[in-house]
Amino acid sequence: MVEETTATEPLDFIRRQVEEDLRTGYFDGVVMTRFPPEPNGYLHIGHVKAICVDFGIAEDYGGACNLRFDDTNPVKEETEYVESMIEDIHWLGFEWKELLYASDYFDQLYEWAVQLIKEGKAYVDDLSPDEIREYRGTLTEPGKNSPYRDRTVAENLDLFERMKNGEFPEESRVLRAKIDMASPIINLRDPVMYRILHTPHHRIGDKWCIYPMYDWAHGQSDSIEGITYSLCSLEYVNHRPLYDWFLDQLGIHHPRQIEFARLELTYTLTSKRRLRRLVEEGYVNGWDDPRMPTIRGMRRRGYTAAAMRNLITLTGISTANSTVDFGLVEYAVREDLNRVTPRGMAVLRPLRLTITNYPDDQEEWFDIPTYPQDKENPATHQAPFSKEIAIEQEDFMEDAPSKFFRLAPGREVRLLGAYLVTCTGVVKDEAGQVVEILCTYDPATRGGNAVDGRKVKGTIHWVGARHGVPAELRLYDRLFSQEDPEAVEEGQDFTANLNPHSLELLDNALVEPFVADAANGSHFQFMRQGYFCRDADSTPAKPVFNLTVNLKDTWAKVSGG
RNA sequence: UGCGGUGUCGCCAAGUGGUAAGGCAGCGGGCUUUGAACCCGCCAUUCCUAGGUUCGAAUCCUAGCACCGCAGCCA
Repeated sequence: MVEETTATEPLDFIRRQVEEDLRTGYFDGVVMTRFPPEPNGYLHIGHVKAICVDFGIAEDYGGACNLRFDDTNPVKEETEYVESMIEDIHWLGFEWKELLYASDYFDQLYEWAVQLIKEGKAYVDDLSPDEIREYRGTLTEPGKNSPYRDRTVAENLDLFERMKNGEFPEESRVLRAKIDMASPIINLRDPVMYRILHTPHHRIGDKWCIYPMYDWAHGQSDSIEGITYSLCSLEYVNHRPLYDWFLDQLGIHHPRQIEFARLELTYTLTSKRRLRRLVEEGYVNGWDDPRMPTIRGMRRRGYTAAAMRNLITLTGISTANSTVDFGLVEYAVREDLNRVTPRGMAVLRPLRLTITNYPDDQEEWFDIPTYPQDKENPATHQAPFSKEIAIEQEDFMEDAPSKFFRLAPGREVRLLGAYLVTCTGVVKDEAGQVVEILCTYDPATRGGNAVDGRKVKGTIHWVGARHGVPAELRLYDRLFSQEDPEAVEEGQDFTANLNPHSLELLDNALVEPFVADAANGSHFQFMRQGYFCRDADSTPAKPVFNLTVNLKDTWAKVSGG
C-alpha cells in the first residue's frame, strides 16, 4: 500500500492568515491588496519584495491588487517617479486592477476631518513645530495637552476652513486628532492630520493649501478601496493602533493590516537618501547604473524579472529583521539564466595563439551548439576558425601545476568545438612577457574528439583572430566592499566602503560574430566566464556587454585566485 | 525608566506539546567538448540564557539577556 504523501510547501504567515479568513469567510472571500509607493524616487530591490508580496498574494488567491501612489507630500513628489514606477512594476510582470492616487481621496478625507471636528475628536492647534515636539513628551514621559486642545467645535471648523482656503502661512497651524497625550504609544499623542503647505501638487496643482499626513490618509485610502489586506513593513506596527482608531471613529471598512520584514541584502544599500547621493555625487553613472540596486539598474545589469521574483520566494516572508546574503541573489540570477541563455565565446583578455601547422589561408566555420545545456534544443551557430586565434590569458601558464587543466608548454587541450592543440612554444617580448603561444593541432580531432579515443582534461574557449569582433566588456562587482556598507570608522560615512573595483572596463575583448549582432538587452553566457547582457551603449562598430554575474569558479577557489 | 516587535545551522527559514523541513553557502565524490550546469553524499542530540510544568518542550509557565522600531507639520 503506497502512502499518499502530500508534500506541500509550508505557507508563509500572511498566506496562512488569508487562507484562514477564506475558510471562515471573514472578508466574504475577497482578497484585495495594494502596493502604495510614494513617488519620490526610483524603485529598488527592497520594493521588489513588497511588490511580490502585495501582487503575489492577490494573484495566488484570485484577488486583485491596486497600484496607489501615496502622494500626500507635494514637496517631495514628482510625475517622473510615477512613470518610472509604472514601468518597473510592469517589467517585473505584475498588473494592477486600478491605478490610483491618495490625492484622489483628498475631498473625502477633508469631509471626514470635518466630521471628526464636529464630533469633538479633532482640533486646530496653533503651537509651533518646536512646541508640538516639546508637548509630545518623550519615550518615557507622557506629553501634555496643547492650550488649544479645547477650542470649540465652531472655532475649529472656522479655523480649519480658513487653513484650507490658504489664509495662514505654513507651520502656523495644524489639525490634530484628539486622542491621548499621555498614551505610551507615541503615535496616539494627538497626531497631526493636516499641515499647511503652499506648494502645488504634481497632479492636482494648487487646489489645496493643506495636505493630509500619511497616517491620516493611508488607512482611509485602503478602506475606500475595499482593501482586505493592508500589507506593510514592520515599522508600521506602531501605527496600527492609530489606523484602527481613525477607522473606528469613522465607522468604515476595516482592512486587516499585516506587517512583515523588509528585504535587506549584504553589500547593498536601499536608503533613498544614500542612493541619491551615489548618483548625485557621481559614484555611479545614474539611477540605472548596473551596480545600483534599483530595478532599472538591475535590469540593465541583466538580472531578469523571473530571477527577482524567485529571489523573493527563496528568501521568504517573516517578522524577523534579517539580512540576506548577496550570494542568494547571484544564485537566483544564475539559476534563471542558465536554463534559457544562449552560449557564446568571448575572450576577455586576449592572448594570441598561432597554430603553426595549420595552413596559412585556410578557414573553417565550426558549428557550435548554442544551447548545450538543453539537450532538446539542437540549435547551433557558426564560429570562424583559422591559423591565428585568441585565447584567454588566464588559460595559459608557463609553469603550470599539475592541477592546471589548461594550456602549458607540452600540454594538449581542446579548443571548444574545434581541435585538440598542443603547446609547442611561446614568444616573449623584451620584458619577458608571453605575447604569443605556439601550438600544433591534430587534424584528426576535428570537432574536438580524438579518433584514437585519447582524452584531454581541459577545454578552453577561443575566438578566431580574423573574424572576431572587438567589444567592450564592463565587469561589475559589488558596489561596496563591506557586508554592511554602513559599518564605518568614526568620522567616515558609507562612501568609505565603496569598492574601488566595482567596475572594470575591458576595452580589448573579442567576441565571436554571432553574439556581436544581437539586440540590446540580449542575454548570453560567455562560456567559462559568466552571463552578460548587451548594453544600450553599443554602437554598430563596437558592441558593449555588461557582466550580469560570473559563473561559479572552482578553479579560482582552489588556486587561491 | 515607556510602548511595540524579534531571537531555530555561516545566511535565510519551516516548526503552533510527540521527539529539529527546505534553500543558499560550505565540504567530499561522480559526470562533463563550459573547472559551469547536473547527480550523489555530508553539514543543529539542539532551538538566546536559567529555572519550572509534563511520560514528553523549540513549542506551555516564570525570571533574565540581546537586538530592532517609535519622540517629522516625512512616508
